[in-house]
Amino acid sequence: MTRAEQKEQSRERIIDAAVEEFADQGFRAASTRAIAARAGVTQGLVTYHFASKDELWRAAADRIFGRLDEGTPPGAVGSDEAAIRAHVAFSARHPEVFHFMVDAGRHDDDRLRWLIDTHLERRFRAVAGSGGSTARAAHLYYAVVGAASLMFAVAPECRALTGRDPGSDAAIRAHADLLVAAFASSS
Amino acid sequence: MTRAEQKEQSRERIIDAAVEEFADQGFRAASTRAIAARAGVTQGLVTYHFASKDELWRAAADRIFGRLDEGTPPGAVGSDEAAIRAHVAFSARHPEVFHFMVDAGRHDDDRLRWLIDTHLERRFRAVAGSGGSTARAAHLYYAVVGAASLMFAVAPECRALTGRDPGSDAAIRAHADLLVAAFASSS
DNA sequence: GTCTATAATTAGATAGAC
DNA sequence: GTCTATCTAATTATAGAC
Repeated sequence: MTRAEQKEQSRERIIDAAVEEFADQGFRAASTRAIAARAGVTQGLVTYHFASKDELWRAAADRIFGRLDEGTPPGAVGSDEAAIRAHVAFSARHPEVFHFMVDAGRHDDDRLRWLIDTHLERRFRAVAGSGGSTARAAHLYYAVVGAASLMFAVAPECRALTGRDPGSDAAIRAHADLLVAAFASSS
Repeated sequence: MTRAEQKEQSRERIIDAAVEEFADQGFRAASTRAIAARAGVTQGLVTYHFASKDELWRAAADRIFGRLDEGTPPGAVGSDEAAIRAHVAFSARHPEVFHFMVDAGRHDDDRLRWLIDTHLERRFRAVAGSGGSTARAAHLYYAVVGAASLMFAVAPECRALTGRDPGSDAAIRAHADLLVAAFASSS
């Protein structure tokens, strides 16, 4: 492997580790040392590749939205059955997306503004633009995303509290069935 | 005011400040100094009233569940219309509950176990015991809570992204209407 | 490019003045 | 009861060896 390839691989591993750590701990509680440990490098190398914790967070956000766009194309969050099933399946496999978004969305700061300008507005426009009022689209968007994601986002709690494993195929299917019955337009 | 009353008032103010700080920042990122500042006391007084950050967190959890039991009686999360409306209204006024629970529910640690044993199991049994399978109750519980809470939990994002203020009476009513149409049993 | 060492800040917890 | 001062540990960011 060439030196350039090694560098790129280190950078990639750091970003993947950052996604996990930011989602697990939230921005403030996440530490660059823990990210470095997850990636199998030293903390010095993290600050070599990313000048600041904020810059690393933005790289992690880009990676997260790459996964999101791949799993649930923009505009796919709505009352369409296939879209709902896709979103439930994605939420179950990628609970880190929900954690990352809730962590960013609760404080009106520079990170939220950057996230909206860079990723969120583009996705929301695709949902809101498909007919109906913006207000109704907003309510439907947060209701479907919240209903689809919470059980998987607090999977440890769900397991210990209800005895049901949200990661199982049966649970994912049952959750999708429930949401389709609740939100799918019966056209 | 007597000395004992002063002590009690300080203690109460610290707990209220802790609820806000833990909900805003999550357990790890929350600092006892920030909690002291919110309460208008010094950090030394916080550690006088509560021997550790963990003990303060449990006092904050007790306060949060007091509010929750008051606003949405155990067993009220289900497919009953009045219960759904009550839960939406409560989530809008108390987004700190959702943040506190998501923060605690994602890691299987001592805090989560304490929360389940002390508060969550009691509430979940009231939901699951009202007929139907435990599995179905679990799916419905997380779907309704997630759908009811997310918009208010990320209110800053919702405002900046959609232009809609989730705190307004109109938004709360519209959100409740959507959830009733989605989840209320049409018996 | 990657590491080690360290500076400056902040954390939770403790000790002691009043 | 409440505050100030301080200890130890952990944080981000920087500097420099190799």
